[in-house]
Amino acid sequence: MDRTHRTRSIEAATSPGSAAVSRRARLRDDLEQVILGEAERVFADKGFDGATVSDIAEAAGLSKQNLMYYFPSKQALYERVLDDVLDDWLRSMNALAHSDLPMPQALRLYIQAKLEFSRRRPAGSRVYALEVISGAKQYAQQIKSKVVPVLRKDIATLNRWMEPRQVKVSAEHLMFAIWAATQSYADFATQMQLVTGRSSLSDAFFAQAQETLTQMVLGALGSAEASA
Amino acid sequence: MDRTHRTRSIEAATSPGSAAVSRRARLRDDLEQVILGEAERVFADKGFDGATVSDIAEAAGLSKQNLMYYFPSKQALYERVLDDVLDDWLRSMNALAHSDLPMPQALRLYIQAKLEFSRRRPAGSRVYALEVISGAKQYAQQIKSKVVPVLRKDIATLNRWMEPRQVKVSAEHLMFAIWAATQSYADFATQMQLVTGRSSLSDAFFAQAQETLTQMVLGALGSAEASA
DNA sequence: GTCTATAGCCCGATAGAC
DNA sequence: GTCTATCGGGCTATAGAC
Repeated sequence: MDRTHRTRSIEAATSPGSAAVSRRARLRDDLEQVILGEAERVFADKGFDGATVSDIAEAAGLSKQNLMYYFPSKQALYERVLDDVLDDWLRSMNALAHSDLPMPQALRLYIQAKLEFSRRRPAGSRVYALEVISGAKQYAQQIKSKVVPVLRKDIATLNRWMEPRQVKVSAEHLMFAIWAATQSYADFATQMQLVTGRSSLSDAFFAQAQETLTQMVLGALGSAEASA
Repeated sequence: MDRTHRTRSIEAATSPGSAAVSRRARLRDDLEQVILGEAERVFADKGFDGATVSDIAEAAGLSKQNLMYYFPSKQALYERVLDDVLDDWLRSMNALAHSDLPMPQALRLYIQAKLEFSRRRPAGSRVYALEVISGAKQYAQQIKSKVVPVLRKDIATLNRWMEPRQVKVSAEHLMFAIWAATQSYADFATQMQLVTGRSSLSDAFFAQAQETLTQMVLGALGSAEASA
């Protein structure tokens, strides 16, 4: 994903050609990453409107005025967070459409990748979920151009596998269920912790999640027995 | 659910015993319902912090000062919305634990009820989801006391059915998947509409959702063949 | 690049006339 | 119960000294 939202003008302003440039650029990049990381957490916790620039700045260890030297506006910072999360997600997912494995195995890995993303980047997942649930008013265009085509292709691929086998469940809804279930291990972690009584979610917990969800998907395809 | 958050003091102030009382009380109740309905929509669209009292008042057709005559604070209004949604949800769900049907049939009805709730009250579902995803900072206590016990019981019931049959998937994660998938038809409706290209979700769409999800659950239990 | 100061705005909530 | 008026506060964003 491109970095359109970055403050290019300021980068261009750092005197080019001097020996100090790369070092300064490095520091700037590091600081940007710190800010983006904290922004992701704060936006996930409080939503776009609930989060304040001060909150994020304090978490990143600088003043809000200083933060706004690196990012031109709260809105731009928010979009960068969403861009980075979406970018990471698209890179992490091995699309069903581009896999040359047999379908049950491809689905198994698909579920694993999505589940691992929820675990590795829960705050990012939650920021994305908050945006979509609230109607994606700020981000609908990006979703339409970057997410929807990938998902449509995956559904079509799954459908092409299912049809000759006369599987009668819907490929579309099967994919919806996979997204929803895997996503929920980031989004609803709070509620899961309350139900299980655990304060954090362990390796074993996620392994069970993966196993159960895989059995559900393969079970619906009528090949549960082939997956033990 | 009780109505602790209602402005009892004002109700008590309406001169009791007169013929006009019931009519006035009726109007008040109606107006309260209008406000609550609009509040649910606005909170779902913008979150607690993004929503303003003015937004809700305008949607309900009164001034914000007038709205705050009926609800003492934005916070109280928000909690009433969540209370009402949770109340409705608990009444709508025929808990697995209290069903005397055979398990596959009980699960089928459970999925149907949850799916119907997502369809009937999408805004309420989304307000609840936004609250949980953001860490349920305002509502954790209510979830702990009213939601978690029900879900724990359902998981235990399902587990008691699974164990003698040596089903090796996890009852806990099976239930998590059911909640997540059914909930997503309210929460991620926007994204689903973008993927399917439809502007609204039809009867047939929900029927397919129900069928597919049921097959997934029963398939994981190894009784897919018993469900046609 | 990092400060202080502040503009400009909108918010939730209250007071009080009618 | 419904108005007008307003207070006090927090917010994003900008200006300008250093």
